[in-house]
Amino acid sequence: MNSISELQDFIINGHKHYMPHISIDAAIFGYHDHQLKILLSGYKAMGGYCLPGGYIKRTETLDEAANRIVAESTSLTDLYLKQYKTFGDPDRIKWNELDFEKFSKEVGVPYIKDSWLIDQTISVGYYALTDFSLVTPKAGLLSDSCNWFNIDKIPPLLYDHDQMVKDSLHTLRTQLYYYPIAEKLLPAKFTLTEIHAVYETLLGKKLDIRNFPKKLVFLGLIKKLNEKRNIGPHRAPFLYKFDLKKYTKALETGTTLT
Amino acid sequence: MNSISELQDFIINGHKHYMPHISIDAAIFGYHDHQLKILLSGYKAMGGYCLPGGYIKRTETLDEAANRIVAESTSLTDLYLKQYKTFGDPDRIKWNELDFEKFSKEVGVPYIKDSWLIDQTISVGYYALTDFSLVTPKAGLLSDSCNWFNIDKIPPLLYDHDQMVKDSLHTLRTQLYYYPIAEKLLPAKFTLTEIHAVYETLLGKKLDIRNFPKKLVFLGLIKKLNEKRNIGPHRAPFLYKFDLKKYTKALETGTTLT
DNA sequence: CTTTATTGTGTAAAATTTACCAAATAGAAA
DNA sequence: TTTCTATTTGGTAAATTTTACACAATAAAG
Repeated sequence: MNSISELQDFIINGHKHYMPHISIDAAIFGYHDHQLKILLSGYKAMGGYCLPGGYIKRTETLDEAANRIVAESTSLTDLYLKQYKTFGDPDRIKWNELDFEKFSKEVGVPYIKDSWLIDQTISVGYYALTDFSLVTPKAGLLSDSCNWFNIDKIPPLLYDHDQMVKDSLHTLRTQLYYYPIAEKLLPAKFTLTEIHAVYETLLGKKLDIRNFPKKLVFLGLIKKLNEKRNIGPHRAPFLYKFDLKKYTKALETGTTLT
Repeated sequence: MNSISELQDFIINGHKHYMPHISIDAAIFGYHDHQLKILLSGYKAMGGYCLPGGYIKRTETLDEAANRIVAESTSLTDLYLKQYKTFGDPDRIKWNELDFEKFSKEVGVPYIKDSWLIDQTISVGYYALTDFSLVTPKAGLLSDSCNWFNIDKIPPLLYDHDQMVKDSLHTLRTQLYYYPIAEKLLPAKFTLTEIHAVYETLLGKKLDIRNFPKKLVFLGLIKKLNEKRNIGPHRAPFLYKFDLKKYTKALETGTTLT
């Protein structure tokens, strides 16, 4: 939790810099070595976990705001980041004057009537992807903790964030063959075994180790390099790199890459 | 244009019923007999055309608001309707005090300083689909006209609405095999030739007349009925109907239907 | 030079897509 | 009645793509 004065200023003057009624919530997925995790913020005052989120500055585009919000909890920018859906049920967040009074008391801030934070908010959902081993999660201005959770051990989340996780993961999986999603997850030069593991883990299912890379190479999404990597007492695997031009070209023409 | 008093009330008191900073813009596509059109609202005060749009009531979900907004210009509800993207560049709408003063003068409403309409708005993009021959377009509270435009004769639109048309059409086309999009465009019982024409027109390309229906039947998306239609001096074609269960099941399991 | 673990080529079988011929109508015209 | 015209469809061969899997090719340690 940040300084009380900073929080207080946000509650009183936030609407001058941020737009009310609209927030961004980010499903930040982390991959490393066959494991898929998601970043969750803990809120003591509300007694539960949420996806990291925040408001949009009046000077920012949505993508810029999402980048900033992701950076606040990961300290990383330039992750693979994509908008997937906007959530706008008026009942999705039940956050009325009473809740706000309770919240103010919990965090030790004087209660402010008619705060810009009261009232319904529509939330633009983004998902992001990174290597979780590179990230030391950081709690935000309003949250008390921030940690990686294994994708199949997610606690029940507050508000409609369970639905957000479900929708974002579904989008991530369907877009895996259309966008260079895995590109930010791997070093510039990687082996077939490495990219195979990424796809298997993100999709949550087995893929034939021999046919899978053939497909990617055939589609031109990755290119074989004339280099090998030394991996100890085994045959040295060739290195590959992404061909990002292929993705953009395929997206323009609308070609299917599955 | 509606009554001045109604418009004036909207400008002064709108924020009590609608959320500021967030709007919905709908790309309403109309199909009929091999033709694809789009519905555009004309604004004299701004000298151009836009997609029909509106604000979100504080009691509505996004889908409900989109339905209402679509109904305002088409007088129809229950069209195929889908959210595709949210647009949030702070520069996407340049609508400052000066513009608003000019607008107020044009429509003959006293100028109100600090109106809730001033300032940037984020817009949630929806697309809808209907049979344009069933629709008599209707201008809204702020617009002066509303008409169908052939999809390849769209005038340059205001703000970022050209991009919206492009994105929405792209989404419509990619989703055509995954969702029962054409279902609302055809009678409950239709011939293969009819659905073939719908797909060709919406996709903007030729599809093999013999293989195309075989695919739909094989996938189980449409079912052959034991009835024929009389079409004059030619062989009577069989009638088919959509199997909506197949779509929902395929969406659950994430199966690809292309 | 054998063993072990992993990479990666090649290929045959299975499944799917594509192209298109020709038969089956239904009524109009001869 | 018999042709003629326009359209709907069944069927099928060829082309392409996907899937399964045998086994050859390392690299280094023992």
